[in-house]
Amino acid sequence: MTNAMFLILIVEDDAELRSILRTLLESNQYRVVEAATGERGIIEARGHRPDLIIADLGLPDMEGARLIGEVRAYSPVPILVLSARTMESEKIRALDVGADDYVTKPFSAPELLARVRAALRRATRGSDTLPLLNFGRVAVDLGARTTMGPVGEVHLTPLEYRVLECLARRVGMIVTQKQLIRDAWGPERMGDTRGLRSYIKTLRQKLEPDPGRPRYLVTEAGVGYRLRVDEAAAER
Amino acid sequence: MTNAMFLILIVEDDAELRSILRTLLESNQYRVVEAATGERGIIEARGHRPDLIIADLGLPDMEGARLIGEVRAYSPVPILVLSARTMESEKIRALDVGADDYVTKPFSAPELLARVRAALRRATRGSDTLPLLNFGRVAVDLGARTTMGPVGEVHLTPLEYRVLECLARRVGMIVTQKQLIRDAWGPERMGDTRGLRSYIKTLRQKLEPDPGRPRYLVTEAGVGYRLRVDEAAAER
DNA sequence: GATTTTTTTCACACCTTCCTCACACCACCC
DNA sequence: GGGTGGTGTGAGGAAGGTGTGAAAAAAATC
Repeated sequence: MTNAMFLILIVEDDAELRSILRTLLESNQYRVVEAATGERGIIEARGHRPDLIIADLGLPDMEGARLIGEVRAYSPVPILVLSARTMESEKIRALDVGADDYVTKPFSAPELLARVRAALRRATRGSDTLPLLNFGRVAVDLGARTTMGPVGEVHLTPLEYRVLECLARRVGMIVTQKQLIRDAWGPERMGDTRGLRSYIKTLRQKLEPDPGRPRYLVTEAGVGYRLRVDEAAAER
Repeated sequence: MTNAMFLILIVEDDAELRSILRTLLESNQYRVVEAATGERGIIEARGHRPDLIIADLGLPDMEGARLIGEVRAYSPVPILVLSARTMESEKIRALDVGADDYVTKPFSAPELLARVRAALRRATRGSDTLPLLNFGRVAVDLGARTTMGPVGEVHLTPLEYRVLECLARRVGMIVTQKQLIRDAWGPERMGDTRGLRSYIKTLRQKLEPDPGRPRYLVTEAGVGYRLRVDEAAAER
């Protein structure tokens, strides 16, 4: 599969940065469309149906969150958010309404490309079956709700599966604590992270090879959690 | 077998989404009927006898669960549920009353098509093959309704076979208590788990090598039960 | 109608799941 | 160095679901 199959929409008001991004992506064989404003971005997204959207949060004409919400209403296309380090709350907000990942400015080329690859991988990978997760020694089949370890089956409780499933739906992407709590517990419980923390712990204990040093279920401090998969296991 | 054999009923109030669905399905050679309300949906389902129903849960005129219940009362047609919320409770509810699968909005075209294919495949391959179950020392032939143990035949009552059959239809997967009660006793009895618990007990007594420590007929606390098969017996 | 089988019901002990709490820890900032 | 906010940890307890044995009720059989 070649990168030329992928069309990426860049929504960025700064002309210079826009140009840098285009050059970087095109030199990696991605096809690129640009939009200088949020308004244009929404239109281009509808028109071109890109495979990935890279959107700056600091747009002059609209809140970044609005752009994301509009697109999310009809499409699951991965959205990568560019944010300045000072806009922490804005960033979390963007993730909450459906962005997939963020890159803080200034960023390095390899970093951005890695995020782009990860996001595209998530989108293209088997949407037909709930994924089989591979945690080194432990394998989780979310569809059948079975978890096999080296010494037989590992038992997960309903809520544990629910939390894991929320993370698995966006493998490799960030899931905010809000999203996790809302999806696993329900909106009433929003803001109460105690339960979540407990469940992350037991999940690590049951799944991670070394629970003290999480390798797959990693913390994104101040934001949420991210489920990583082995590169080898990701391709098939 | 061509897709044109299949008639799909879409029950969706949002005209735009309805149109998207129609286009998507028709471009894959499916035949399509539409209904804008739940009331219409029930009528169309009775009239056209579709091979698959795609129903939005968030209908304006009735609970999604009611639509499913009405249809399920007279037909085993596969029902695919569209859900805006990612909320588990909604989905569990839908599956409990008889939906076959769910897709959360927003969804991608390949994802929906994959679910449609899977649902139709499940429906067409019918209930022909009732598997031979192997419980270590006891073997059950559900088709012939015979159960052989180490010391001759073991006798199972009609209801015992029925409960076991429900579990066997979904070997390896979790079957909720509600599903079991609905399929073995009928919808009137839903919510009353006493009988089920009794039958699980006797089934274990008759089939398990060590009834105190279930190995094949295992409990999924808070959800239901699952029938596990031996590794060796699983492959064939 | 009597006997046997099957199904339903009940109460209680037991176990799992889930929630909660207090505190240790870590990174970062002043 | 001492905050400060967020996260990880272990243990305890409440709530509710599940297993159990036996006995009553219903249905099937002779």
